[in-house]
Amino acid sequence: MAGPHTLAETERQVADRLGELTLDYEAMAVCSNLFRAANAVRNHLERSVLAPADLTWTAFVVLWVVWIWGRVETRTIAAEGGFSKATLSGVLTTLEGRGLVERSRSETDGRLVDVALTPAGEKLMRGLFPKFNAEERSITRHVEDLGSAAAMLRALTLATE
Amino acid sequence: MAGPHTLAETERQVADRLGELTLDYEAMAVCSNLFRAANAVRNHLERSVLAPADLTWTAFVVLWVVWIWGRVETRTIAAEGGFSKATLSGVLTTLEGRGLVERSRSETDGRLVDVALTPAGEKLMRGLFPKFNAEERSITRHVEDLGSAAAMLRALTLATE
DNA sequence: ACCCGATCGTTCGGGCCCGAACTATCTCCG
DNA sequence: CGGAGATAGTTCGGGCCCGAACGATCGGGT
Repeated sequence: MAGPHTLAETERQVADRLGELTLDYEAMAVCSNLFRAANAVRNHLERSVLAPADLTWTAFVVLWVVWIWGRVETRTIAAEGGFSKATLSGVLTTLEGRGLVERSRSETDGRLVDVALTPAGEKLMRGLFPKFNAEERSITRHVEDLGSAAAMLRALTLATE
Repeated sequence: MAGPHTLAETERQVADRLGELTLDYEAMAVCSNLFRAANAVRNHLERSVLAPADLTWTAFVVLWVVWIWGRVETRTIAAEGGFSKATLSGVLTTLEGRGLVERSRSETDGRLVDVALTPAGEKLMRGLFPKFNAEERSITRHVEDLGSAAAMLRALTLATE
């Protein structure tokens, strides 16, 4: 997934192109590697764990949120998963069609829709998540300080708000 | 973009659901925050810098790679950008239709296609990238050690190969 | 000279993704 | 009680995204 060029080569090229402008190469390197890493890890997990279960990445995230938090409102899933409610609506329709989740209108607020896992959805997640976590463990095995790594990533997320 | 629940709350919920299984919560936290951060940063950059220029994220990445490396082969762009050649083919068609890039068949190898920026594409990137980098700088302003952050992300990328 | 396997880019089908527009519902306030 | 504004989820259109299948091209071996 990493390109054939090293970071140093890339920076040299950028300096050639924008030598007359002041750039923050360290910030560029962090952002560039952030997307490279997220993309690589996502693709890896999709191919190794999700594809055999016929699940897309977003579908898995939705199932995960609903699984962990039980009956949840649609808006919570979207916020927790980091995608728009328009996207979620389509994914929920797909998952509902496969019998993995159930939609139900809230009894206290007619605008809200609650989502819950079906027994089939629960069974799927119970079998799938240990495999997923095992891959996560493998992927992060060379990271020295997992705690500070997570903190750094949280700082990036906060900085966008 | 960060969900309404804290990481500690999430871990407690997961422990309730999978208490009988051994999980690596630190690895889970790193992966979870990786996608949260990448998603948040990407959405932020799309809205603040790319949308005004009517560019999608992937289109910008393609333009960036071609801009930095000059005339490049299609396969290089896909590898460098981290997406499939099928995706690239469609994005290149879009960019070519807008007059920002040009495709040309390689003279030495009939299978390869070279891509280069048009003058309009070059002008666009020259004006856009400083704004993009300024946002990158702002986003990473609270990260203490940018060098080790980039190294950590590279380690994640390498671990997927 | 010719085949065989590898490689490249494109196309196709299905699914995700977002902003904008829309409908339904709730809440607040007079 | 009733309207105004806010909020929730869906729909729509356009674009990205991937794996698989495909035709074209190259290179090595005979």
